[in-house]
Amino acid sequence: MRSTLAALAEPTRLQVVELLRDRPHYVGEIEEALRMGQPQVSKHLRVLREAGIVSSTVDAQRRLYRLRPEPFRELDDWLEPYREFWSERLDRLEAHLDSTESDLRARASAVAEGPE
Amino acid sequence: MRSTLAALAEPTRLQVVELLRDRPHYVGEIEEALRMGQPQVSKHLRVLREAGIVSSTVDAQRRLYRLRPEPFRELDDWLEPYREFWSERLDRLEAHLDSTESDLRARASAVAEGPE
DNA sequence: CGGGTATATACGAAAGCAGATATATTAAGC
DNA sequence: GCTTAATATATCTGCTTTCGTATATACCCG
Repeated sequence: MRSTLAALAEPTRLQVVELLRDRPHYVGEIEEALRMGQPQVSKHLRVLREAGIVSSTVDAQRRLYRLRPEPFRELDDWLEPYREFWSERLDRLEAHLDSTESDLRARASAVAEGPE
Repeated sequence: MRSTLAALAEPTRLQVVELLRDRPHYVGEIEEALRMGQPQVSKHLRVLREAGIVSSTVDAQRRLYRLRPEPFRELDDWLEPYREFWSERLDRLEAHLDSTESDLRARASAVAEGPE
């Protein structure tokens, strides 16, 4: 789970994954699509491979990379306990909770007296 | 999306999130539960807050942190296109797929390089 | 106001990670 | 065997992130 998230957290690797979502790709195709150096592509593919997110098959000198479904299923399973949580909360309070810095608002309701 | 994944990729922060899944926690409670220094906890909470994963409310000197549902919904939505993919693949076997695509001549010398 | 508590921020050091260049591996075709 | 093509690995450099320690802020109570 950790390695899955860590692998996907990198923007370039996320792009690779989204490329592979459509169909398997050779390294050279990825290199061209993302316009980046070949060693970098190989390196990112290695991280993805070690995280179990992709697998490769050899075709002569080329390697065809494709997504493996398991990590995505794991992510989906991991999300399960949170699903209940968000569906329950989205009905009420939606607009209220949106600000990241809710401290000011919270102070008012916590102290219940308001002005400073 | 990226910031959500990046925030969750850190093992400590993932633990914090799983703590908060059960119920909101004060900083001190998290500190004690994870047995780590207070400044570190605050710092991780800041990353989570800036990623929109948690929000806090003030209660006297204490701050109560709770999960925000939105990022989890986004993750769930992001997974959507992959769901079809994995359910389609889990029916048949992975080895089966290789023979299906035998026109690639990959099968002859194919060596699956899965995760390690 | 002063002291204690809870949390946040600043800052320096160490570690981890992405990018670039150079080199190694493996297979193909002549 | 030699050359070229496709991909992988090694190494260095710089950047980002994390940990630790010290300090600042905000709040409560007497």
